[in-house]
Amino acid sequence: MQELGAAGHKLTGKRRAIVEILLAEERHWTAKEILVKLRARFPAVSFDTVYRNLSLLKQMGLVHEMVLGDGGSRYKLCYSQDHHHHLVCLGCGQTLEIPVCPMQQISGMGLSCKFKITGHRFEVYGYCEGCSSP
Amino acid sequence: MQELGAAGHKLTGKRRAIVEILLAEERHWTAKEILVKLRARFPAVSFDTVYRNLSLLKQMGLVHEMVLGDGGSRYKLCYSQDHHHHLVCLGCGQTLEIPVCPMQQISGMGLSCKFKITGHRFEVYGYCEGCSSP
DNA sequence: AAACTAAATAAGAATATTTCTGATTTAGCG
DNA sequence: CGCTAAATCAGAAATATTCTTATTTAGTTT
Repeated sequence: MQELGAAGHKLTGKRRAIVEILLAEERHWTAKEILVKLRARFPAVSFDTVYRNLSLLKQMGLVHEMVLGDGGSRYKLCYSQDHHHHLVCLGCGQTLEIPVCPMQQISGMGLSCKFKITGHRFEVYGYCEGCSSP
Repeated sequence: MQELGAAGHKLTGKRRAIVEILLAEERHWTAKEILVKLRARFPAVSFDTVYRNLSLLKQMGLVHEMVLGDGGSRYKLCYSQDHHHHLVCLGCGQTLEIPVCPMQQISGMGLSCKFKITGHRFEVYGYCEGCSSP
């Protein structure tokens, strides 16, 4: 929470509430889920506020965004700064961290002669014990 | 092309043209790029037709869809049926196939006790020699 | 404590991508 | 040639996200 003030950002009630929501459940949230939860405390809060804050937190490296195949994204607080990937439950958003990164395997393949590699994505999808497959 | 007829699908001029466009350049296309190219031959063709045909081809396993982080997708004809991943140029859509799948590394980790794994995605992004980084 | 300023928010419009609806056309077949 | 299911069109609709302008607010200064 103090990271925000340090970087010259204001700690508004809504911003604090969004961080608290993310802190309370360590899973990947959709923007809509966050909005619904946030409206319990601030009934008139806008979607824009959710996205603006998620964007700020993402930019600061405090939030991880996972882009799903259906056009939506999920967001999760991410204090462990070391690089990792996720296994995500498509039902509830619960995640497991995967300590392996496939780029280690890739780096020896000489792909970088032909391409300037700027990023990668590795995500595993499934359903946790509580959420049965649809 | 004959796969379509065999499965009881009609080979319309527009469908044929879409496949020909994909055949002509072996890269990942955006839906809009395909539409523009298609309109050179059929000026009044609709977006719907592009998406409908891509969806059909994807469902038949003839086309690979790559969902990008910016909310859009790219599509590529995909005759090599063996499982692989891609390195994609974010400028022009040119791709390199990556024969490695990180799931091989993952399968020994015992994640499947906790999750029923239904899918995964591994994509590497970059810029090819022709497209310099923005 | 009042004033100030840059940051944050509200409200709703705008954008982009993709899907749907209902009417019309067409490919392939008998 | 005529039939029928599949494909297409035109435009509306759904979805997710971003932008615009005016207003409010947190943190600082006086």
